[in-house]
Amino acid sequence: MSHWLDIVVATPAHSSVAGPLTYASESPLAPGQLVRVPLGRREVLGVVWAERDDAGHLSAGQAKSVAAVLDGVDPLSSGWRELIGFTASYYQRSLGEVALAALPPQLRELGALQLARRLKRAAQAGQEPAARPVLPELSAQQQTALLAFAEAEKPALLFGATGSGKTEVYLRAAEQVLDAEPGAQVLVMVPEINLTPQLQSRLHERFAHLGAGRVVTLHSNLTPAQRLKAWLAAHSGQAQVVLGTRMAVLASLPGLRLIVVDEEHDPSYKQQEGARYSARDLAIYRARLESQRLAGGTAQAGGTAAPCRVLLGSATPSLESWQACLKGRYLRLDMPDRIGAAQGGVGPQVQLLDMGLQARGTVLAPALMQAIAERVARGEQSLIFLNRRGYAPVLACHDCGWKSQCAHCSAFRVFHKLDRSLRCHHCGHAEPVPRGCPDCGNVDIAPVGRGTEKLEEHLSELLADLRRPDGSPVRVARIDADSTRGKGALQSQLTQMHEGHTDVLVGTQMVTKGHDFRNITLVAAVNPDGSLFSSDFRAPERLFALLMQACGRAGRQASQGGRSQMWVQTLHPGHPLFAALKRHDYPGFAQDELRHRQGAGLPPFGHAALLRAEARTQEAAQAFLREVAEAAVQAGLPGGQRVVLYPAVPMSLQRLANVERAQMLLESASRPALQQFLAAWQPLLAQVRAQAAHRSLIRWAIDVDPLSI
DNA sequence: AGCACGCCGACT
DNA sequence: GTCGGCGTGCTC
Repeated sequence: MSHWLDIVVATPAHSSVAGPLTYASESPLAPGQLVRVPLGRREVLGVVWAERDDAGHLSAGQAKSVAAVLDGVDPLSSGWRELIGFTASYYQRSLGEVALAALPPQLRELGALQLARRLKRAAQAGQEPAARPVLPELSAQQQTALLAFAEAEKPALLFGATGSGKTEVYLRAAEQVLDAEPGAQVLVMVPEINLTPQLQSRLHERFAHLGAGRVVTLHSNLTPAQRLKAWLAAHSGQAQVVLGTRMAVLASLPGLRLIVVDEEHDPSYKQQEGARYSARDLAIYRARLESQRLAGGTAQAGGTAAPCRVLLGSATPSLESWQACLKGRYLRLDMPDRIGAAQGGVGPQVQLLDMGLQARGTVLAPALMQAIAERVARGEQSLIFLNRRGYAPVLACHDCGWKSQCAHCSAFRVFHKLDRSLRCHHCGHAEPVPRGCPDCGNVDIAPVGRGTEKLEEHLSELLADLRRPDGSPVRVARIDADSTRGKGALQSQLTQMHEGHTDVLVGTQMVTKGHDFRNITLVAAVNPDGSLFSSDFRAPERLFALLMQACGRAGRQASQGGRSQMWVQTLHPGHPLFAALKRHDYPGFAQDELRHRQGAGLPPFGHAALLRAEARTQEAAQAFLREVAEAAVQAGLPGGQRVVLYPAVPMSLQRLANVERAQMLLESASRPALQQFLAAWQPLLAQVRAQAAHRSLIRWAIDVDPLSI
């Protein structure tokens, strides 16, 4: 007798096969079971989603049979399937796309037999018991935070200054959860794995006593085999501590009891392609889901399992989290003091430099140069931050006005002096610098503006005559995506810095993240003004976080706290953002910003989605957007009265790699209304797409809760 | 998304 | 005479 099954396979959101497909099987299969099924001419990985009574709309012959069952892997839990279902529907993607993207890619390639072999090998890993490590003593504020966290039930936001010891709080919270229940699992999320080798080793040390293989990392830089291994360890429950990037929030974790989201404000938690989910938001949702399921399950069993908790951490929380704390939906845990600092010890002193008062064309104000020189003479280090790599952002001809426009993008190609190339940072297109102006032949083409390469060169020249305390010459170094291309290059440059070989470090925002430099007493932001009046409503929030983070790099060693300085060069010294920075006052900044957001109906007070379209011409992209907006009005979609559709406009980077991009903003005060509208809109979008008039459209996509609009 | 089929230019 | 460009269409 045949059984009918709904099976989810990797089909894209808008194809005609977006939902689960119906297959036949000789034996009954549990929902969540991994299978291999025929699809077209190939055989693909699928997940059994549900059993069904009949073949539905298919005639008996149309349904194919399941080809193989991967029975070495336990079925994925209903909780995991529910999480995937929510993610797919909330972010307007197909179930298959989300489900299969959440599984390790190698699972898709491996047959049942190969997998069985792999599993056998993994099971042989031994368990070496280790002694529990000696724990560091907790500060008073760490103890208070931990107690409050243990007693609460809602999500918690650990609002802790740089150096206040947030990591130790994460570790203790994890430990409590793991001690309370044998099979418990903890997920620790970080924005980027390559920036956190310290956290990785701390987790391994701290939880070595659990036995080998209990701590795993899960991120997209792993080799396929490593990723499969880590995923299986998490899925089987063997791994009890999973450290991962945003993708880890969708991993199968049957014993999940705690999710830590470190640097929860970081924009890299939002996936920027495919299913554009926010791992931070999903962490909140997942914990609630797991808690509900646990509560339901124990009601029958009569036990008292702890629910699944979330601990967000940041020195500059997202405004969403801050607002949730103000409203009492999250619990705020404050840790204002740096470890070892005097009570109420403040961060570095912030110096604002009014660039309007400097000579025209000044790169670094004399007062700042003076301060850097003093640091060098004392043997202390400085960190100079400029968010623009390359030598100069544009190359221009002063005779005819030619500029180094990229041939494929609406952007300028950046001049890189080291290899004398013009490179587009968007499409990657690179060419050697022309000998003369391509338009008029003038050989006098010159760089305009400055990037990290030029800043490094400039600083080396200005400081050339200076000597360090030991009489040796000054060393200026640079860290950005270009200088750290090779494997291990970043690590070796950081080591140079740590060991004191570098006096002045120039870098992009890469250098502001996570690295624990001990001897830096000066941090300077050379030109952060770009974000002040940006059309992107989140730009000030990002700038504030960046500058606070940069601040955190200065004077981490308590003895130097007193003379650490953060310099900011700006044309707008009176801007409230800088006033708040000067006071190290995130709450004040958040209050201003939230008031502004509320007035404008922006998140977290309103909800937004973007419909993006790509075509060979801007007109074709916009025409599609206009047509689907019109179709929505005509159809009177549910939720439509509460959703505002804005006119189609070119995206801020209008042309990328010869593709024209346009977008349409949707706003609503009601999240459910927006959701309802988007779900009903999807079929119309596919319909319009299929019309002959819109053949030239390359693709469209919906971005729910976009980072910038 | 894959992976087919299908109809037009530069190579052995 | 073939190899191969990517347009359009289907996958239970």
